[in-house]
Amino acid sequence: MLDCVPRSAKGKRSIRKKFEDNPMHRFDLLATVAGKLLTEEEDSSTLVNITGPPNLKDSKNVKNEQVDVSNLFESEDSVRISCDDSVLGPDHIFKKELHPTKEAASAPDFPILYPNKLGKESVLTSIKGDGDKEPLQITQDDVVKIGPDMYNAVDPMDMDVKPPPLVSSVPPHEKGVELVVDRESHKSFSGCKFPTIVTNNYHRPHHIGDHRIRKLLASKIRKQAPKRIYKEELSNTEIKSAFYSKKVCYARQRTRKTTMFKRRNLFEHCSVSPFGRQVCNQGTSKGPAKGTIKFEESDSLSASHGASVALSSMIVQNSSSSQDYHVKLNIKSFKVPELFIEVPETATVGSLKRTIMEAVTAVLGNGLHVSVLLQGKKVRDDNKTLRQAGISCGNKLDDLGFSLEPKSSQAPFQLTVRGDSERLARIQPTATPFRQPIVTFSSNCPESDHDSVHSPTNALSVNKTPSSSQMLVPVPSMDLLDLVPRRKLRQSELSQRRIRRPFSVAEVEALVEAVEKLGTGRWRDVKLRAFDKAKHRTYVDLKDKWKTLVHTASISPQQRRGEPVPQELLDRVLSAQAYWSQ
DNA sequence: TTTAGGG
DNA sequence: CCCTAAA
Repeated sequence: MLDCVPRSAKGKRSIRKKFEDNPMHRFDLLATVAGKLLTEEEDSSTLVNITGPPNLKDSKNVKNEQVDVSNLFESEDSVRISCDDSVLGPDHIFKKELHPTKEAASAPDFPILYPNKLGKESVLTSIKGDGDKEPLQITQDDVVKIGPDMYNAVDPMDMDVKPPPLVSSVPPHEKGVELVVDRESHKSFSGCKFPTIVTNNYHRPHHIGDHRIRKLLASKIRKQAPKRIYKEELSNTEIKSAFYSKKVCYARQRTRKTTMFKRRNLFEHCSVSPFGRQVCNQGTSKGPAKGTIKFEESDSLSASHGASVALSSMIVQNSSSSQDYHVKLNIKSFKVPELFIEVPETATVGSLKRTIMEAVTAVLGNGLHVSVLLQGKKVRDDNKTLRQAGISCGNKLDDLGFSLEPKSSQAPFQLTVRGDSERLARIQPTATPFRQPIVTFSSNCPESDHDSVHSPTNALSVNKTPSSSQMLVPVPSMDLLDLVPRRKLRQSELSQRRIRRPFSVAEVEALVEAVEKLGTGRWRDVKLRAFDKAKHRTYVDLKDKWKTLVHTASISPQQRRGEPVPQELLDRVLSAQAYWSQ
């Protein structure tokens, strides 16, 4: 069954596919977000969420650049991809949900529609199985709209709760087809011109409809595949790759930047000098005042000019089913460029952590360029299979390596972060970073013990390799957070500022309505009443929003920013505020 | 955990 | 949005 759901004029659109009666064995997923659509507002970024509990959970911020998200999910649960519409508007929301059944007979297929900002161009995605080759025609009936009422203010990104049932019908022969949504058809989406279906070869990448689609990844889904949480949240750089049991998982994501917001904040107190350095406007002039603590990495690798080192190991496994050899690979650690950190004694441990995070994030903020090296030579043909490239059993896997180079080649920089004590912490790479790719590969080293790393210094010096004999576990390739012990990793994650998600008018309306009835002191109730399904809106958020609404309503329209809130609503805000203030 | 406010 | 003191 295929459920397509368009929304009202200003609503979200999505196409959902249910697999209850359409066994899935494997599927491809490709999501592309045209970053240029996000350039309007500096502060904003688009969040691409991919969630597929318990297999995948991820989110990325992207901006000014097209982003390619390809993932492989295991079957059991639903999977979805959504795009934050905080900047692009609702039309940018896209998502996908899969509800594959346990038994995977043949490759399933599902269409994903990516409405874009103006509906001028649609992004094509295709998922096809290797079953029926008969083209599937999607009719208008396959598209249904999701009301703009946001369904109780549910954020489109939040698919914990499914939108109201969408009804549609799809020919029974939909199996093994590819849905193509071309620009034109999408442009007239509301006009109901529909996608055409084209059959295609399973593993072949499709570049239909939109050249922005970079890659189509395929993978097998095993019903018994161990569930893994694949998560990468290092704000900026996001590259993941993992290969695990009976499954090859590719995740390719190019995110220009993550914490744009955070970085902005970071730079707020700095200016760029003619020399390309970030100079702090305040505080720095005081220089390394007494009481400053300095950390300087002394690892031998420091000499590598801030290069990153990834240690990994790989083994090849022959799956029971034939010619399917799976390469397992584990990048145990990832080294960041040498950093010089200077923080006042009065800074808190928390601020130090953040400072380090900011530094690392800034260094790798523009992403990494990954190269695969075999026996020292770069494997340039991306289309080669691992086997063709010689990365398979029988080869000297010890010679496999990865080159991780920061994409940006910004000049040396210096970041300043406000310390908790009002003094500033300074971070700066001590060498010209990202010049040479540093990659190391090793498969015969002692198992690393992350938990033994406790000090920041050591944290940046992790340099151990896994044993080739150990069972490799899927690990985010270059998760910088892996540099620190688990517990700290959690901390870091928690300290990540949430992405900004402006309230839509619909949400404001829901909030106003709830407050009018419940008052301004029962935010939990307001949350339950109007935003129960919007997981990303906490009662604190609602309280904060109300605060800003009251403020907004108090100032002149010229002073207001962001999406304009109808005066009618603002009036209600003021009256409600006045009423409940008594 | 929720509320209430400052940052 | 974040952070937290208070309740």
